[in-house]
Amino acid sequence: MISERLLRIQEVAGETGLTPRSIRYYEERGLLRPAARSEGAYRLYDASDLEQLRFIKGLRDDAGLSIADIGEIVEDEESRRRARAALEVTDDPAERRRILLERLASIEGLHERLNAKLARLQAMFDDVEVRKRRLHDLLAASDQELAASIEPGSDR
Amino acid sequence: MISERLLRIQEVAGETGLTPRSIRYYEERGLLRPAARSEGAYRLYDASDLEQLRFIKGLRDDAGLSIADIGEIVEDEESRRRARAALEVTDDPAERRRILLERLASIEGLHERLNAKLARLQAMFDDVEVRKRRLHDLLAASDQELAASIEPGSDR
DNA sequence: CATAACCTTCACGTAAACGGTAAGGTCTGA
DNA sequence: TCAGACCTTACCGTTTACGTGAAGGTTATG
Repeated sequence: MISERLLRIQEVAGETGLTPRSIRYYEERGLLRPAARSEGAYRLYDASDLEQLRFIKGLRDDAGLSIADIGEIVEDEESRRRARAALEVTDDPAERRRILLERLASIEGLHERLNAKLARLQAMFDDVEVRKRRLHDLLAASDQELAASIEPGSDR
Repeated sequence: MISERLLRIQEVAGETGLTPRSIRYYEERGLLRPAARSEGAYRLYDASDLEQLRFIKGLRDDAGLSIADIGEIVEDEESRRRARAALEVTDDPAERRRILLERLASIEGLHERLNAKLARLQAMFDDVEVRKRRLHDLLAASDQELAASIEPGSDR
């Protein structure tokens, strides 16, 4: 398996829909580090970096979180990754259980956070949907009325 | 029916969880106008203003929209309100239908917009949920292992 | 009617999240 | 080997969404 091709920042920008400037900014804020640097210090990104950047973009655009908030989430992700690595090297069932519990608590935090946002957005959405349905009904009634006015006496 | 009590800006802030500054800022950006002004030019808000501000806050915090975007949505809301008033005064079925279709198209725009956001957020949420479930399963397996190590020979 | 607790309109300040540009180094294909 | 496209750091600029006074007017209460 030949090592995968690493991308330069502009290619990554194209792939993710971010700008090079944003990507550098996220690095500056500790949200990710490029997988490598070239001889001449060019940033080089691998597939997991792309995934990470898409995750960041999702939290930014879809969940509407601040870069600082995303930073915390990313830190949690990293600590879970470390915990996962720690799992690999221990056979002590009690220790494994402790690590798993910690990872679970951490991911449940993220889960609840997104859930709260989702619930509120869903409530707004439902609200709009109700109004949309009401309009639909009004329109249907209006159409009946219109039909009656065109074909008078044919109602029933 | 005695006219309802109007609130001053600080009371409104308390009710909505916004700051007076934000409320004035939203007014400056055309997102709402207070129902009235007192003799001495104090801003006075009624119940529908409160509702409006809560709607704005929802779009800001839950949907994560910019004030400019919210401004557009609010304009649409207002044009729908005008359309609704126009409905009241016409009996021409064709005209009623035209107005209703316009309102429907407008609200469908908002509906789809929120729907897109909701879908993407939902996708992120589902992703996290899957990871959470996997951890749960791992934990359950770990617990079995732990039980087996404490009570050896009692497995089955 | 005084006074504390509001409010008003400027107007300047600020944090976040980048945009843009300068000065210079790096890569790659002909 | 060299031109053009790309990259680096550094730094200043900008927009958004307010925060924070200042200077002065308004309202409710004793």
